[in-house]
Amino acid sequence: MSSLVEVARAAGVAVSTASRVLNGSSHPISAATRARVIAAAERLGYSPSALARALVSRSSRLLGVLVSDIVNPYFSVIARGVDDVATRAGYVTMLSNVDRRTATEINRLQTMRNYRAAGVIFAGSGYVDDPEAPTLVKAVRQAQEQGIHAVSLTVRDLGCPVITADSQAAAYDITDHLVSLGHRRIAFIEGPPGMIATHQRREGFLACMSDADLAETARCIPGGFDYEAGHAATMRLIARPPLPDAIIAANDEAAVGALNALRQARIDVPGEISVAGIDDLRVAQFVGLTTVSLPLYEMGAMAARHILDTAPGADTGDATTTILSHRLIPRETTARRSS
Amino acid sequence: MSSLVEVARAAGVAVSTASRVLNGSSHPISAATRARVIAAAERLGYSPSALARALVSRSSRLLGVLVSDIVNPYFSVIARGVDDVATRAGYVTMLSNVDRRTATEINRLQTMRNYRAAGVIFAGSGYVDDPEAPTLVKAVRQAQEQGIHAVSLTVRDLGCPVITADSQAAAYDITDHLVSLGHRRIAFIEGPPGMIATHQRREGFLACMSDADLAETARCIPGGFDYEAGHAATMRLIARPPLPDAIIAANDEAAVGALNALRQARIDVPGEISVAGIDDLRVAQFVGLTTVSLPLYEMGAMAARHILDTAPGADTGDATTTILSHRLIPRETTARRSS
DNA sequence: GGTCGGAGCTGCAACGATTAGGCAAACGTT
DNA sequence: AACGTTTGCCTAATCGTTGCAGCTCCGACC
Repeated sequence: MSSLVEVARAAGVAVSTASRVLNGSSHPISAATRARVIAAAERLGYSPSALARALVSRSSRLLGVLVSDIVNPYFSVIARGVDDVATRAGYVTMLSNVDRRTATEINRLQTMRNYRAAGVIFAGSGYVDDPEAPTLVKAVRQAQEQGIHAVSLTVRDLGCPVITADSQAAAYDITDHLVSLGHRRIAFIEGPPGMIATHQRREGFLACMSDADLAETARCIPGGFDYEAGHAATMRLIARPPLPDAIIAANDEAAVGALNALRQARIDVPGEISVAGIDDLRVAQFVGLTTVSLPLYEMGAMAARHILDTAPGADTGDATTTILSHRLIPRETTARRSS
Repeated sequence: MSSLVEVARAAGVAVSTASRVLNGSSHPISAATRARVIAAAERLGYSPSALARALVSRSSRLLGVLVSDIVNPYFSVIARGVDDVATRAGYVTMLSNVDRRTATEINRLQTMRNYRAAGVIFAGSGYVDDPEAPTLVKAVRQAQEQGIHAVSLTVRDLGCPVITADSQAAAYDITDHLVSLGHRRIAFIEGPPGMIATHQRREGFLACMSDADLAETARCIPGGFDYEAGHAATMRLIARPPLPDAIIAANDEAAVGALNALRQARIDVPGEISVAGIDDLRVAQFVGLTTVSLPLYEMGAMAARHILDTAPGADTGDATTTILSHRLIPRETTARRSS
């Protein structure tokens, strides 16, 4: 109900005239007609169909973002960056949670393709040696050929531009910070097995330890990106002495888990041991966690901007990788250690 | 590119045949033709236009959710509930951040109306005596007349069904818990001024205090829903002795702020003072905060289900209010007090 | 006074998909 | 050979919007 046709009829004008009034074309319209159309639209509660408009204009003004889990603050900050840019440009954000499953990612990408999204932003990290990766890459290519932009927010071979922070450098920097504070035996709690992000952060840690000639005292233990994993990993660390000088968790949430495990074991932080994370989520501020701030909001915002600014037909510039800078945030969970 | 027409041409069949193959009509199709069409669709990377389909089927399979800020875990949990149900039903979630601004809320509602969303979920709380409320209510009514369902997740006079937790009862219950632990002088850190949610939670607190004959020792101080507000309010509390026996913050994040202010002032929790929050966000678990668990995920999920299950034309059942139950979660920031 | 030009409006095709009805082959059966 | 059934074609309409081509006035200019 209340289509343009009805507005036109109510105003006693042709459909095309109503159309031109309601979205200001350059075509001249008399003030009287204009007023009549506007009044009719108002009276009927006219709502222009973005669907029909999208069909003819070949632009849906829809923007897709694929996150692992929007409840995870890492992703919600990204989503916020995306949505702010999208909204300001008159676009609407389509959100999908893919729970780190490549198959779901493929499925949701296809769906967003069906909606003729202007672009799709991949916020989640991929897996090393993912058997489904080729299928995803193919789906991305098909979408691109159709004029749908794809942007990945993590280093990942999707055949699309990457806008990201340097996870590896972030891990390197936080490690370097601990080293420069005098820590020697540093343990690294890894992310979930198989993820590219896990790999990168561990490599950053190991590279720094190696550069500092501390490769022997570097210790990597399996963990995860959540509180429970950080907690459990730290418990294991405590159970098998000697305790390291410092613990770096693969992300902030795991670091908070580590912090709590240490507190429960009555091990003083940062007196006996320093703890650091990566991401600088809001919770890091709450618990005074030393961490590395990743430009998550900017990543989302810039990805959205890239999609909206690049002409639909234009070359997506497949190979480009943009690295946004991170920043060390020293707080209270790390302290200098006199060796 | 790659419309149904092209698939049909590539397969050497009529468009209607291709259509029937690709979305299984009752019309009989030979296996050979079917295979040929599917192969052609596959080869061309055919992606059925959800836009065109929505236009003719009069169902966009789009579901809108309006949150204040997706970064706020309160809302991201709701959004997750919505998206899970939507995705399972083959719908796509449209997300918008409205930053607690009614004007933006109206604007985004109109936009989702333009996209012919099956429904729009209002997750944010409104304001008391909001001058823009009537405009919003009118917009909601127009949307409903158009067959778009609206659901509010907070008690709010939008003229649409409400699916919510009883904020006031939650506040009452957490207060009662503290009272039953022996606390007498309890301070309540309020939410942001003017919000309906703020009002409800304060009323719950006051009602319980009154019921316990503790109205005189009840103390309400202005605060907010964020860490900084909780921190600042607690600082003010500390600056003006006597310190209460317990602090209840309007939500968990403010409670964490309170916790940190107390720690900085070297006031032992729960030894000298108990602290509690409301919401049971993930951070509450991290810091061992006693709180009330609100069924946020279920609210989102149930709202989405309501929208998808109710026939587009059917009566929305405007007046109904569904209350989902909350649950007290005692943790380590509250303790019995011998008086 | 005829033509030009522009203002102001109309009508039509197109976007991509769905659906229904009518019809025509091809095929097997009797 | 007559018959029914299967299978697929074609045509037309529909959804709501847009943009283009064209039409009709009317005043102005030479």
